Amino acid sequence: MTSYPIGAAARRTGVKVPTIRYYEQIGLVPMPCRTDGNRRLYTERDLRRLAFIRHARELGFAIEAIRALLSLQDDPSRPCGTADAIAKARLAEVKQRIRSLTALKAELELMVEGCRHGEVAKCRVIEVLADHCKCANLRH
Amino acid sequence: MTSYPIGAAARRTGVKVPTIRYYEQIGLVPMPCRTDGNRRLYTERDLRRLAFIRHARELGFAIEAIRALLSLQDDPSRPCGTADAIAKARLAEVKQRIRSLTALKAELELMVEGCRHGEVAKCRVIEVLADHCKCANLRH
DNA sequence: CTACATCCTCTAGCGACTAGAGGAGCAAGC
DNA sequence: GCTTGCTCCTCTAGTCGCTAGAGGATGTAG
Repeated sequence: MTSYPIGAAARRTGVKVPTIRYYEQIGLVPMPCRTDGNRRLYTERDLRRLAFIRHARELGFAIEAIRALLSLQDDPSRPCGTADAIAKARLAEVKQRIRSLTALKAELELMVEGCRHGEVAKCRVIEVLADHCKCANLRH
Repeated sequence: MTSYPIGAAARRTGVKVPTIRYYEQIGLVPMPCRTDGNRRLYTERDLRRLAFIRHARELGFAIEAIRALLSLQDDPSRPCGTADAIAKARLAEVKQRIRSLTALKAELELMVEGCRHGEVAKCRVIEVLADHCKCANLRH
């Protein structure tokens, strides 16, 4: 069976070497077997697990959520309601984040557009920061 | 001149007490004068500075960016190009973040919609996480 | 004079890595 | 066999922006 040292595993999964070691340390990936010279050797299965983690991290799932998703994956006969709930929770977070960033974007655009590139004393950017009431959107 | 102990300053600016002390520690706000009993006393000017910081943090500016903005504010005769550049950089970050979160949202929606609420073995959520190629958007 | 709130300093923790020190293992060329 | 240079090992400490808690001092109201 083919096996990979940590550098090759990193290249193949896109997870950096120190990050793989970190995941092992926190128990997110199992401790792989080692060579006589004490080097880690990863199997294809290990690589799939790392790729799964990487993909989930890219989608912004927290490590603890990923831990739950991985334990579900390890037991495929269980109902997938939990996985669904985790994904839905993440989706709700993302939607909320987009909303607040969009409001923020509007505020920043007003600041930047209002700037007449003169002195700081008349700078709209500084002015708005100093006085919340000058915000278009007073909710924050 | 009116002055405020740290709790009152916190209530008036919306910056929490430990956060104010933290800002002092990192030199973002000056060390205020103290009472005989060694308690901090903030002036109106201090409160304005704290409110400025709070507002900037709400808009997502990094502490170092705020440090730069504050030093500009302290010297109002300087040209405001730097302030403008900082705000523009932040705006670009926010726009980029919105773009990537929007792509992410689409991906999550596909995952969640595709889930038929059966077993984990057939769960679209787990499946997509395990296999990047099943993503609609392959850029990430 | 006693509660109780507020304040003080100091240290440690969060999440998810990242950087760097100091050393060992390993493969290829000479 | 020997050197070069890459990869790997462990360990500690740092990143950002706070937040929590210990353990004690001060201030105020009844």
